[in-house]
Amino acid sequence: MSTRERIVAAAAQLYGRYGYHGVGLKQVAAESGSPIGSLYHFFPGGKDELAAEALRMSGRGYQLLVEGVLETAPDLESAILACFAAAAEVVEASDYADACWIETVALEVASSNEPLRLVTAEIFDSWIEGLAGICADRGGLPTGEARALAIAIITGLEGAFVLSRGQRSREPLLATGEMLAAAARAAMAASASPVGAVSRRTTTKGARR
Amino acid sequence: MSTRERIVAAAAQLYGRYGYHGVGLKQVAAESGSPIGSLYHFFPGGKDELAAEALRMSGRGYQLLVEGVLETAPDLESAILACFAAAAEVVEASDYADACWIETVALEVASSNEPLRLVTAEIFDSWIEGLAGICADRGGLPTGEARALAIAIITGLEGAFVLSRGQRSREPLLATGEMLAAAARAAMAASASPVGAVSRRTTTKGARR
DNA sequence: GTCTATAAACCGATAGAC
DNA sequence: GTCTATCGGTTTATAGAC
Repeated sequence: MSTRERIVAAAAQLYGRYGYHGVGLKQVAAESGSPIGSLYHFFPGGKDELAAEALRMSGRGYQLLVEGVLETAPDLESAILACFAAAAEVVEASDYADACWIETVALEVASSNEPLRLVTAEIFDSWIEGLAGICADRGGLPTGEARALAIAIITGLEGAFVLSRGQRSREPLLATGEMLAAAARAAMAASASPVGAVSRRTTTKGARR
Repeated sequence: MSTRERIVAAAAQLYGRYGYHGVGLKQVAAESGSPIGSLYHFFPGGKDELAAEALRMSGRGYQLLVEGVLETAPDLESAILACFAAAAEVVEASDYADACWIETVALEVASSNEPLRLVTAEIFDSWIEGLAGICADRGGLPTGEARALAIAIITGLEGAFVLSRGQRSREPLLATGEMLAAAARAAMAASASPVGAVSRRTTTKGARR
């Protein structure tokens, strides 16, 4: 692994555990085994440029991870359950230190660092589009419903990571996965019987932006 | 409002917008209109003690707010929709600056500040117990299902706040609310017809801790 | 209780030798 | 590309006058 790659990897791990403002560049340099001068050699823009690169790298990684699990399971409902169960195992295995750190930095920069906020917004957009496609394909859902389910899966994962790390428990991830699997089942049932049915169908049509 | 109360209120607002490590005590003192000496007079434990008090105060406030909305609506399903819709309005009204800041600090301290992590864990516990009671009462759900739904509502709100602030959009909150309302409807239907029914019932029994 | 001054450590960033 | 030394600013926290 090159020096540059080691710096980005160290930044991703440290920002994930302690937050963007909780980690200094000297700490990133030390953890990556390189002097502070090398850090500024590869990232002349300093802390912001390094964080932007680390965010984009990790954002792609998380997306591939989740999409891989969702596409492996036999059906959409069990895919959602598998996704949250797998996340619970990974988080517990790190002793509740490593979950998805994009959200930590996203919250820290949302109101104070517009360039980095835009980076997180693009990552979320990419996640939503990717998952919506999978939900539409595998669940046979119309575009609007597929997008809403994709968003709910992402927000459910992110929110469950918060409670899971705070409480040092897998329960938030398992309970959220269970409820979202039920929501997916209901959406698929409603989509399969488009006419009568008991359940009314609501969409977020026009709510975007 | 007393000096002490002004300090706690200023800390809550600033930590919420910029994070725990993103705000200095001098900034809190300045925002509250009091000198740094008064801050240490009321909070000899320094930054941690101030944050613990602000967290507990805001934690109670958010709980009362959500429970109030959930208990006002005519039924559990529309209560969930109303809750997420109201949250979307509030967040948008603050120009996506103020949502629920407990999660921001919870993520920052989860792996670095055990006393504060415990404070956030207790807040989450209190939220879960409060909402689970409401879900059980208003939805007629068995204990395990009510608890899982309560957790999913909380994780859904928290996760949607992340995407909403990052993307500066109400959509994540509205889409998540729509899916959780569907999940609640499905859980209530399954609970009403306890014998046959199409849907299998899964619980997180034994998964706690 | 209120307020100022300051200590000691750390921050992001830069300069410049090698 | 690598590495050290350092600048100016900010951090948490304390001391002490009023």
